[in-house]
Amino acid sequence: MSIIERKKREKEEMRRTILDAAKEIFLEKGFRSASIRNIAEKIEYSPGTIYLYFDDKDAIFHALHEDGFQRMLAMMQPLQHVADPMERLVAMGRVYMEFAYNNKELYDLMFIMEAPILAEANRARWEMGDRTLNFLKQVLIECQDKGHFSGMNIDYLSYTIWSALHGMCALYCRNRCQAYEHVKDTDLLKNGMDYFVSIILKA
Amino acid sequence: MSIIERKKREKEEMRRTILDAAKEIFLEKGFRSASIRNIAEKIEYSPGTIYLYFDDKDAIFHALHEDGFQRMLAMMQPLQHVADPMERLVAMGRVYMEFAYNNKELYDLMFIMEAPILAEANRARWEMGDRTLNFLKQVLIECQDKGHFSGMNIDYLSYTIWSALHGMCALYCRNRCQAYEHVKDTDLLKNGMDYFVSIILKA
DNA sequence: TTGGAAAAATGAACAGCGTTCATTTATTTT
DNA sequence: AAAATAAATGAACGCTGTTCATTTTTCCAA
Repeated sequence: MSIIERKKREKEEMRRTILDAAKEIFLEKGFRSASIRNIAEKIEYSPGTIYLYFDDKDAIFHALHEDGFQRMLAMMQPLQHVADPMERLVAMGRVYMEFAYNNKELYDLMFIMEAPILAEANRARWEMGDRTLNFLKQVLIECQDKGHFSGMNIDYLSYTIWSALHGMCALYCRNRCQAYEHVKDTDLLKNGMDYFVSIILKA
Repeated sequence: MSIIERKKREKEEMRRTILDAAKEIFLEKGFRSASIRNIAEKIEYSPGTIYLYFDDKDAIFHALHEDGFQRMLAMMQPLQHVADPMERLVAMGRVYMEFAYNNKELYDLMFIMEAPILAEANRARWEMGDRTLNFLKQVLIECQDKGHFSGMNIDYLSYTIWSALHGMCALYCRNRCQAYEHVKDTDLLKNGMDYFVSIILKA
């Protein structure tokens, strides 16, 4: 009940208010429109105030990218109950792509934009990436226990699989699927995924 | 020898001068520093002059991204002599990754940044992507003629393969390989490529 | 060769950006 | 109530892409 405690809570509330405003503008009107001034206006504070709660704009979007990972991991959670690791691996892949498709801007922020990486405390690391990747690695280890991917290095294997999915999502996010003039994005994503799964299952 | 002809040539020369300056700044100091003002200063003209030769900044970088594709295709050219299509496919993949690694910024511009896509004449298409993709599709058709990838749709198959490579390159370009704290980027790229090749060869 | 038309280049101006900081306002403590 | 601390402000700095009235240069005909 101490004042210092309330202050701390208020500080956190204000951070959350800023983040919510930033997220809303970002998701609605894109990164460009999510300027400090626009965020400040939305929460009815002056631009300078934002800097009392975040180091810079990158820090705001680093926090938002963390939210994204939390949301993504929440979608993965139910899959922990899938017994067969290969089945779980495939299910995770589909959820991953589903997330990218249904949260295009957020996926872009998490895996493509530079802002969140520039705001990493330790500039040579990527905390959220590391933690999320461990989920994939764990599943792959279980797959190996069942005789799949035998003899393969987990780092390289996970990178190969992650890249295949990210590639499809990234081409989608950055409008490179337009290279296929007469194929719908959704068809590319869906069938690309199916093809990769069937390829992986044969390996 | 007509004056109108000289004018046309001079116009083209000026465009080239602008592009060279833009490219130099872009490759040396990044997209952010490649501002219209900086480009203008480098070629000793006023900022307004640039707009007499290009519609906007995006148009400049669209032209540069075309240069990138020309360069990439030039690196692929020698591979036309590889007789076996599967062997050629793999060789092309390695050249693709080599290009991305040795021309990080340029690859980023070609396959990740928004600028060149925003400047497409027909906003729903991607000319250079389409043309380049046809090379891949051609090889895949030849592979199918030899019995590989039988029954698979060329669009979906090419997308799957392209995505796998792009995914690795994109994660590298946008510093997401930092998710692997103790693995070097080059090792990820090299081994990721090898793994994917071995997976594809088994399919 | 000169005068007028056409083309090319200019650079100030506009509206925006991230960020800083002296100043003001609000809150807490003495 | 006064002093000390904390929070918020908003003008200012130096950038950005882009536009456009004005100036300069080039061209062609008289």
